[in-house]
Amino acid sequence: MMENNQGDLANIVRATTTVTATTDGCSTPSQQPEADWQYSRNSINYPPEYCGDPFTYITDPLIQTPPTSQLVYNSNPEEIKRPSNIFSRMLEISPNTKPCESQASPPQRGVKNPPILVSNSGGLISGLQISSPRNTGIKRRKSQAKKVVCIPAAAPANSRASGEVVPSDLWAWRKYGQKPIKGSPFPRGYYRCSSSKGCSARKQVERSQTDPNMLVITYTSEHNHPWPTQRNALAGSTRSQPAKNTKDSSLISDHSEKHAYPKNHDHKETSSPIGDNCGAVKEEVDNRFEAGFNEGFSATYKLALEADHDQDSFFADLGEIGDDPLSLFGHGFPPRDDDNSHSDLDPFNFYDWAIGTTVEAPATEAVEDSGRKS
DNA sequence: CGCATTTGACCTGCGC
DNA sequence: GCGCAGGTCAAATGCG
Repeated sequence: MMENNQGDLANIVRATTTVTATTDGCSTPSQQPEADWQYSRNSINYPPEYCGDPFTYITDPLIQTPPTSQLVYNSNPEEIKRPSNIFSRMLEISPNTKPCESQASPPQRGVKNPPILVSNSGGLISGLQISSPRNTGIKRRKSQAKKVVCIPAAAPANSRASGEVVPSDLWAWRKYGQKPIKGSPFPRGYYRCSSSKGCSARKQVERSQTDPNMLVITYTSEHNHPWPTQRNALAGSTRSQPAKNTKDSSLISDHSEKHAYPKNHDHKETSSPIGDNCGAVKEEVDNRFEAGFNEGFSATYKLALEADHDQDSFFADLGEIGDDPLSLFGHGFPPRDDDNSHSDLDPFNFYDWAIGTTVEAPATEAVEDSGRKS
């Protein structure tokens, strides 16, 4: 559904554009002038094949200078240029700081801060482990690499009918469980990547205990597949949250991260402390893990940027977005004049999903997760 | 009909 | 070793 598509991305954008503005981190998101989130036209060079956490390489126009010379993975002329990362505003929780997550869930027994697997320099350390037969892809708890992100959850436009906020990244996620967390009034939702059957990427979504307006999203494991070549490479992911949303649905849930455009890889964890207070993030993320995010967004940005002739309308739309800058993904990228250009520039049909259209799931490689059950 | 979500049960990690 | 709590499974259910 359109609302979902827009809503999902919108949440992310909003989160990234508003959170850092606050000094108290996880506090309620503040409204930022549109100018704040506007990305510069400086682009980041991305490896075309890169996939993983899309947020990784996006630079924050407000806190970073144009990354013209950084994050260059290769000199390939075909590499995708990406605009500054507005998503960087997502707060990363640093082990050394008071992460939103900790706020959401007080230190619990048996649950320690995950090991920092990577350094800011981008060193990669695999945090994945295989444990029980039941959980073949990931070792539970501790040793598992994670990336925690705090984002504002309040986003009526992006909320489900039930009021549930559904932030999304560019991957398709399927909810497979929800559990009440001790010490937290809000349950935690468990999602796994649905873009590929064999993908072990997972994420947990919960509201911050201290600030219900904030969502704490913990990414674990990594995607082992490329971004879907078609918007809906995620079979079934097209369905948005059921209207019913039982019980706690009003709490977290961001399932629906449909429309993800990963690219591939094997991410590992990296860390890059950013935010100061609450906003902090935990780092344990793998650069590549994050790259996936960037990949998807970058494509979108690129499209928007390239459509110079649409720039006016593009920003005009932003005006409409108002307090919901995230919605730019849905409105901000007007389709180009020639449809063909879409396929060239938007292999993932960003335009399509951006406007809420549904795409048929492509024949995905059936990589069955042998690890999991029969 | 196919797929996503819900939800209770089960499994496993971790602290004591 | 025990118990608690987190994490995952899988049947049931609902929606498109």
